[in-house]
Amino acid sequence: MENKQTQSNFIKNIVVEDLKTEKHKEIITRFPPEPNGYLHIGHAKSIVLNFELADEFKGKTNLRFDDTNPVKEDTEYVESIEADVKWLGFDWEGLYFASDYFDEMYDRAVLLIKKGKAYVCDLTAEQIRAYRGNLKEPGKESPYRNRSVEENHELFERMRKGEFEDGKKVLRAKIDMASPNINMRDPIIYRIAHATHHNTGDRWCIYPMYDYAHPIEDAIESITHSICTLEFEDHRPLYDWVIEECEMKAKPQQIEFARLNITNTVMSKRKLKALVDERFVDGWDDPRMPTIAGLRRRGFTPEAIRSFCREIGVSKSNSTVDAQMLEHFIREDLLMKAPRTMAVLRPLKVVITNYPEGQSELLEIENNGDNPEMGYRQLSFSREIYIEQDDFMEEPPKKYFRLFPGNEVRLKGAYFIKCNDIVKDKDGNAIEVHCTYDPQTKSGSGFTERKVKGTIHWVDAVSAVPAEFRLFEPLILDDQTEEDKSFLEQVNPNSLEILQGYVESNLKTAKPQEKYQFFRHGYFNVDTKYSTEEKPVFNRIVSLKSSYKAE
RNA sequence: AGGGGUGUCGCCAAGCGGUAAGGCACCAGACUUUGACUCUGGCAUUUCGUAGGUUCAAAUCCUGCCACCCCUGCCA
Repeated sequence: MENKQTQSNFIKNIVVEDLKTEKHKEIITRFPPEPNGYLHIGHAKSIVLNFELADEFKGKTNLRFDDTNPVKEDTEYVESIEADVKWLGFDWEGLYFASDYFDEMYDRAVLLIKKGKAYVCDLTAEQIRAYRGNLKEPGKESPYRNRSVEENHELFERMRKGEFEDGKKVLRAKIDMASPNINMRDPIIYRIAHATHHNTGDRWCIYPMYDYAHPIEDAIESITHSICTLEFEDHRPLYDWVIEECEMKAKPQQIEFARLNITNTVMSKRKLKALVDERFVDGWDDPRMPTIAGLRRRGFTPEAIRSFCREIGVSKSNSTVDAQMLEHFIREDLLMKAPRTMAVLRPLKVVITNYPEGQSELLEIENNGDNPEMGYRQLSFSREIYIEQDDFMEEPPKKYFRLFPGNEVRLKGAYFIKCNDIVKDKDGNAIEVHCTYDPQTKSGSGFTERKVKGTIHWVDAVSAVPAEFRLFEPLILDDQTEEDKSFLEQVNPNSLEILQGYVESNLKTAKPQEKYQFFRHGYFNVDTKYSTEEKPVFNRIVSLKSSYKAE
C-alpha cells in the first residue's frame, strides 16, 4: 500500500509559513528539466517533491522545458520526459518551454541595457575567463564595460540580427567584478549561437543563459517556490538580481535541496551516457540503469518510486541513500499485487517413482496466499518435475530444510516427497533425483499426521514453459572514492546473469510488463525487449529477503 | 580575498529553548504450505562534529575550532 503522507521537511515548512503569513495565496511550483537526456530517479525525487508539495496545499505545478541551449536539446527528449512524468503519475498544470519566453527575455535585456545594467562585451572567452579573476582574487573590469546605452542597444540589436559570428560578442550584466561571489562578476546573460532550436527553429541566433533565463521563466509563470539543487545556492543572489533589475512583477523564491545519491549507482548524465556508449548496458532503458525508463523495464512501479521519494526526505545535506531502501518499496508495493507463481531458474529433474507413468493431474493453487481476491489457478503435476538445484543437497549442512537423501519436503501446492536415490553423472554430480510421494499429503487435504520443515517450489516437467531469467547486480561495485576517470573501472563485470529455466505453463502467455512473484525467488517483470511468443524473458526486479544462512 | 553550504543511530531523516519521531538495515523470538510476509521485543540517557559560553533547562541561542561538499562554462 502506498503511503501518501510525506514527512516534514524544510521546504514544506517554508510553504506553510508563506501561506500562514499570506505571502502567497496559492503556491505554484515547477519541474524544469533541460530536454537533453533521459530522466532518472534523481529527477523523480524532484518531480515528487514539486508536484506533491503543490498538491498538498492545493497549488499547481508546471512542467517546463528549460531549453535555452539549442545545441544540446532535442524533441526526442521532450517526448520521453513528458512520458516519464506521466508514467510516474503526475499531471502538470501548464506545459511550457523557456523558448516560449524568448521575446520577453529579449525585451527585458533591452530594459537592462537602458538602465545601464547590461553591456555588450567583445572580449574572447579566454579573455573573459582571465578577467574574471579566481577564488582568491577579484576580477578586472572589461574595457567594454562602459559603452554607452545607445551603443550597447545597437550592438545587442545587431547581435540579434545575426551580424556577428558565434563567440564574437556577449551581453553581460553589469554587477560587480570584485564580488566574492564569482557568479556576480558581470555574468554573461546572452551568447551568440547560430544553431537551429528544436522549438524556435532559426528565429534566434542569440540565446539567454540559464542564470538570466530561469528567474524570468519562473516569474512569468508566477512560480512561488523555485526548487533546485544545492549547486545553485551561489546563483541565488544573481537570481534575485535578475528578478529585481528586470522589474518582474512576481518574486519567486529559489530554494535549494540536496540531490539524490544511491549506493552502488551513478546518477550523472555524463556517467550514464558513458555506460551506454561503452556498451556496458544495452541502452538508456537497460534494467540496471537508474533511469526512469530503466526502472520501468526492470519492473519498478510508479507507486514504489513515489513512496521511495517521499520516504528519503528532503534536506540540504549531501547524502547517499542505501539502495536497499529502493528495494524495500518495490517489495512492499508488489507484495499484495503480484500473482505468486513458480519458476525454476536452475533446474534439477526429480522423478517421482511411485507416481504412475503417463498420468497427470491438475492441482488448484491460490494466486496470492495473502490476497484471496486474486483467486486460484490450475497447475499440472506429473511423474517428472523440476526443482531448484539449490533445493537439493546430497550432504546437507545443519539446518538445511530442503531435499536430501532420506528427507521429506512439501512441494508447494502439491504433495510431500521423500528422496530415495540420486542419479549422478561421471563426475559425481547429481543430475536426477528419485523420490516417492505420499498421496494422502495432497495440499488442502487437511493432512496433519506428519510435519515437514521445508516447502520447495517446482514445475511440472511435461508442461513447463522454457523461459529466460535475467538477474541483476549493482552496476557499480564500490561507491567511488576516487574521481571520475576511474569510474568505468568500478563497473561490475557481473551485473547481469542470464539463466535458462522453466516457468509453470500458466505463464506461457505472460505479457511484457506483467509482474510476478516467483515463489521463494523474488519479483520478476516480463521484459519488453527480449520476450518473444515462444519464450518469455523475465527480469528480476528484486529478490525476496532471506534470513537463511548456509552453515 | 575568498564566498556559499552541511554535520542528529550503520544509511536516510524529524526536531525550531522544556529534556532525542519515523523509515531502511540489523539482532532476538513467535507464526508460517515462500528460510517471504506478518507479529513481538531490541537497536542515540555520560547523546545530536567538537570545545567553551548563556540559561532553572541547549541538538535547538552565542563564540571558537574541526571535517566534508559546492563555486573560477559563451552548460544547466
